[in-house]
Amino acid sequence: MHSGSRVIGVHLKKLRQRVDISAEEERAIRGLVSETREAPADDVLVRAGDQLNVSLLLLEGWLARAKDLAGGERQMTELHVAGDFPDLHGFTLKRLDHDVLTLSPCKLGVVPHERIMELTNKYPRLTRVYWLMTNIDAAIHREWTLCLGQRTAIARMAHLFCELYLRLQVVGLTNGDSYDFPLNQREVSECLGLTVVHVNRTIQELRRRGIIELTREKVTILDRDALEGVAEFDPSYLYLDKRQL
Amino acid sequence: MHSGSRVIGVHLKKLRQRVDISAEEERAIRGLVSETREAPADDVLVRAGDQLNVSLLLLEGWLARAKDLAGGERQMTELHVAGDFPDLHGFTLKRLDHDVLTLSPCKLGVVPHERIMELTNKYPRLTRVYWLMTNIDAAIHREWTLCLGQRTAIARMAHLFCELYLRLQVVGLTNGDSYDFPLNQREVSECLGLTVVHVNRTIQELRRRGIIELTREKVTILDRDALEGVAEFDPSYLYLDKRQL
DNA sequence: CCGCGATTCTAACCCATGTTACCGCGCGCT
DNA sequence: AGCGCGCGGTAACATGGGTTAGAATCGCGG
Repeated sequence: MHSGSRVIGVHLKKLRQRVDISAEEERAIRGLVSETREAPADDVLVRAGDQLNVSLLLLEGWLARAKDLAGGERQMTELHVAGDFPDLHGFTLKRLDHDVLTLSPCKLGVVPHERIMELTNKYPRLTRVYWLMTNIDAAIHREWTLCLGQRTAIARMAHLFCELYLRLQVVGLTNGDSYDFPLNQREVSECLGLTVVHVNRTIQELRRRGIIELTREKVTILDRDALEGVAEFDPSYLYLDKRQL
Repeated sequence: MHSGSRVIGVHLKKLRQRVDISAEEERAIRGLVSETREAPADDVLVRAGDQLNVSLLLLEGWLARAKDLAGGERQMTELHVAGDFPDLHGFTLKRLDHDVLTLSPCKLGVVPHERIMELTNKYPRLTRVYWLMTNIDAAIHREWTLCLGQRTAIARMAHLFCELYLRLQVVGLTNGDSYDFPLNQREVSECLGLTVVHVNRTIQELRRRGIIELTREKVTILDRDALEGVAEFDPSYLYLDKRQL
């Protein structure tokens, strides 16, 4: 058995939410991971500009993609949870325009680009599946662009909690209306394009309205309708329905 | 000769900026377009949620991808110029999470999804090439996210003019330091996440500093160093270099 | 169980950008 | 020619979120 194949199930679960995967295709996917590795929290896994010849499959933990300005301002462009392939796009791009950072201790599957190359030569349908997955990441980018350009602070924050709830639910990482949430307020501010001070004010407001509970490391949604209402949340950009490829 | 093959050259030019395309591959690409059509300015070509079975190749003119909130606020998530494939991602997604709008009169190549399907079955390398192109669009989304989250109004605007200059240059649509620019100030405001009033103030400021000239329908960059400096512009996210696929 | 850095939380003040309201020009329509 | 209106441009005022500074609390290493 390939190393990491016990935990790769979460990745298959994510794929199977959107498309059917046959037994043969599953075998090909399990064969992608050459080894697994662990990384501590606050580690830079990939730096913008590095030449890449592997991509990383996130098996456990949380990652972020981040872009920095010269003055030190940082913007997260996407968060990643177990099952995600956070730098699959590096296979075609050959280098990234952003860093990939751990937000918690992580377990990772290492996928050499030669193996993705073989897969794209042998399995046109799986190539379309992985193309789809990067296109869904792009859809998430667009929704974040909409958040940053047009939503208020409280709507952006509510939207983030809605998005993460659904993405975690797909891979079985929600617990009723709660999920583990390892970001501190500074990291949240870097997702939402706000200052830490204002993130704190905004959390207080969501608490005051009885919409969420946020303890260290865990979010609980107390009033989902209110949360989705504040966010103007429409999950269709996550493409959680099945399709033919 | 397939209809539209005279003007499809601009698309090949864009691809060949990033990868080599053989004569056989060029033939396959030219065979994608089943017909060409024209559209007037301010037309909705694709509406979010529509089931899609064709994608559109932009041969002439300008398009935008736009997402709206219930209150009518609109955010553009990307601009498209000749040579772009603005809804290629619809091939795997089957519907879009955003509208596609014309910003000027346009000429379009219609590409049935069956033809892309055949292409992905026959030409694994071309599949990787088109996968690359959608990944570059995602990189542009990330840069816009950074703009909206962390850059000031003047930096966002300067950044937009820098990005468009390079993208137009690739397809031969710049003229010295100028290029045609059909957006009005409201449309610019929808790209930058600002109000029209503030877009106007910001244009005045770029003019006052002698950085750009903006007449109806045309931008001229008067001081490129200053423009790129204000924007903190780094073109690497456009992946304009050649790579092996 | 003490000390100390990291993090959360708060308060006071500030400013970049939003809001509202209006003018004037150019262009297409009749 | 005259009318209407989309668009660029401005001014006066409002505000959401930024800035600065610090107190309170957490959690971990010794």
